[in-house]
Amino acid sequence: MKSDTKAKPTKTAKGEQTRALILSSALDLLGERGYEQTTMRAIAQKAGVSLGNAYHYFGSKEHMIQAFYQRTHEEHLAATVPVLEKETTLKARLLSVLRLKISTLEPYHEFAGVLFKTAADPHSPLNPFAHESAPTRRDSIKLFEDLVRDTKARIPADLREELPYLLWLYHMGIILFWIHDASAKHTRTYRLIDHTVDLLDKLISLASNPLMRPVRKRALKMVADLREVGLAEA
Amino acid sequence: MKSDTKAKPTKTAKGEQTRALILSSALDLLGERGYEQTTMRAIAQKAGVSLGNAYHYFGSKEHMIQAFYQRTHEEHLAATVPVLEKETTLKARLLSVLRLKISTLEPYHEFAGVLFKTAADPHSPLNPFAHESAPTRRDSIKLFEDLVRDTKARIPADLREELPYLLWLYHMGIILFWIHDASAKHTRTYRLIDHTVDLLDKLISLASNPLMRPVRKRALKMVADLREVGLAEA
DNA sequence: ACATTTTTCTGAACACGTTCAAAATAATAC
DNA sequence: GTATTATTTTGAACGTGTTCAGAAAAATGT
Repeated sequence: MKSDTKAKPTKTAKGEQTRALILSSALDLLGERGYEQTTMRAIAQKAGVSLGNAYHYFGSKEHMIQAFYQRTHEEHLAATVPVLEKETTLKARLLSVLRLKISTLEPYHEFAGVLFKTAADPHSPLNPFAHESAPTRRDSIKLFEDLVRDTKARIPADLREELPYLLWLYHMGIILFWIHDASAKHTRTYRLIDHTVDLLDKLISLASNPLMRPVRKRALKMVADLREVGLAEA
Repeated sequence: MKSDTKAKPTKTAKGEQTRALILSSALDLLGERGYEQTTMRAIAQKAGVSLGNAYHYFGSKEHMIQAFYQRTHEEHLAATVPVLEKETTLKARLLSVLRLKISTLEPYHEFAGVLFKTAADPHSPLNPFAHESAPTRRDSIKLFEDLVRDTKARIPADLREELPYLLWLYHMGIILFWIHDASAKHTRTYRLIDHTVDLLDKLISLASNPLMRPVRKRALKMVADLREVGLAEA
């Protein structure tokens, strides 16, 4: 609920150690029991510290989730490296990267909803649309920059520039779908990925057509203009 | 947190009255103080009933928000009627309807985030993607059915069929943007509407081109297939 | 009119996230 | 080595959403 919990720097070796202890306890419990069932008291107890101490290092329960999300992101990133080396077409890369994302997230489907739920709240520190500074978000977009950078497809420079962000946005949509996907083994989500990647590939070709230049320019200008949703300036 | 709060039918005239009393108190307080600042105890007190009694009629705090959302939806619907009578083109209608939606929601921007936050949670009873039965959602889509129905544009039948749902989805996206929009008077959101409506209009024309038939068919098939995200069957 | 069942309502209790003053400990200055 | 300051840690407290056993009141049956 509180938004601006001031920085909680670890000043000392002892502190670093305690922090790590609490975090690992939290990660364990969250993975085992999910979000609601994991209480701050349980985390503190498992870590062998007092409740108040847990709050000294992590401003809120939501902050623990952030760490969790960071972990899955790193996993996904690692799994992604060989793909970008092997595949060269945008379509193939996109397909693999997205499928990998979902399978990486798979173990946490049940409480991923909570993650997204808090992330969708503008007041939440986890909100991915807030502050450019949010390192998780930049990291996440960077993946799509790598994905686009040295692909062979003929894509006009203006589109190429905005494409990573647009793909990131698209990938957020996929995740949102997956969270709500109640089908067995999430086959629906994988089907959605297959179809939309195909469609997207066609759309990009289409948008790259010189005839589309004016429309494309306008659309991209809008995207650039509206990228920083959370910023106050008009 | 709890998902399936069983039906809370009002069995008696007295009950109906109490329920209305509680609801109006809740609506007042929510409007005045926002979500977090409005406690269930305050609602009960303002209504002159016990805390437990409030829970007898409304399964949770979230359920109160649902009522709130319902109210704004009805407001929007009413404001929409003259527009559909005056305007005949899809583009003009869409533009007005969306702008009206935002201005109707305007007074509640601050706690609309909370609404969306809980709505994004698959476990929440407010989740708009759950159960076909959800009447609010059907109502909401119906507006776009009316919007599309007797418009003059040449739109192929297959697209015309799915268009209401697609527009509803699009409108949800606009709202999500608006929630995160920190610009003064939400000028950014209005700009987004202007631009995307324009773009959408072009896209629909494009998709209506006979040459596009195969792609369109495939895309629409996918949409139809994946519409019921929340359903369990694959 | 009375008995029974159903509905409405109460107040206390629980568990949780979060806060805070202050104690314990470590780091630093002299 | 002692005093001072900074950091870490504690435990109790607060306010919250929610639950529940059962009391009060209303509806229903006979």
